[in-house]
Amino acid sequence: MLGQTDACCPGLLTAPLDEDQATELAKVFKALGDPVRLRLLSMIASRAGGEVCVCDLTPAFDLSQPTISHHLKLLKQAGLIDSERRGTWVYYRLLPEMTDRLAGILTRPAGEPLPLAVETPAGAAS
Amino acid sequence: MLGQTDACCPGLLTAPLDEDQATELAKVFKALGDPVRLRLLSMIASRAGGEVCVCDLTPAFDLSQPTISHHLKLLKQAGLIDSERRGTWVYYRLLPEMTDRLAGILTRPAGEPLPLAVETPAGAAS
DNA sequence: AGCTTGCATCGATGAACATCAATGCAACGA
DNA sequence: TCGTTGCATTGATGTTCATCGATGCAAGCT
Repeated sequence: MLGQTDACCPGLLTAPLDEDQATELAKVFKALGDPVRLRLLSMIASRAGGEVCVCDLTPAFDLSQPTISHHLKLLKQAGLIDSERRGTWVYYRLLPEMTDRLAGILTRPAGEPLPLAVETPAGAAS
Repeated sequence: MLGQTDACCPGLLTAPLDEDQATELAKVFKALGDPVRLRLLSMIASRAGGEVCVCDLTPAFDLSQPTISHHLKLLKQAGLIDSERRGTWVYYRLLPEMTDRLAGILTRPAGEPLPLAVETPAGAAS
């Protein structure tokens, strides 16, 4: 999902995003747009060893287990995490490629030259 | 909004986010979780001069002018952009502090040491 | 086999969101 | 003063989302 679009990296702040790129990116940001999912992601990402059992995540919230499972599914669909079953437990881990990519997209390319503004908005060229 | 929380910068991937931080951050990511708003933001950010008139943004979408105005309002409330009225027109510009902060939050602190995983999930210590 | 535990999926419900048409309002020109 | 243009706000409507209880299912234990 959202796998390496060829024009993925110049990033958001330098060139106007086309519709397809915006749609794909929005899915990922939407997945991050919930406090429960952000906390889940940070708990997974900051875990020593890189993996967390769901049984360690659930008790940190005042939410039912199906709800946590639902949020984890959305994070997984966004390409932010992956899961693996080992015996009785399911372990989640961060997919750092996606966070790296987002960070790159939100990073400004050093110092903007800030060229002079053109004071001629649409339709003002009377 | 969301102004410099003292513990803002260690960022998401190193330590578990507390509830308040997650709630504040989620508002910003939620604002980015829509393709129209992402395109609006990139059009504003990539503009030479750093400012765009609304009259230049609206025709790029198949949406009514009030809808564009609504999305711009959400981006502004998230602290991502700011606006200024000059004469007849309203100009929007990027607030790079917020995107910088998001980029920092999503950036991993160099190379994770990846310490050995502890194979003992909750309740498994029989 | 039968029971228990850990987790995912399904179906329903209430809240939040995106969108539009109508309206309001400021700034400029005739 | 009146009409026009550029943009924001309001109210209404259809859609999406978060959450839960119930259920399903795999793995391990007795």
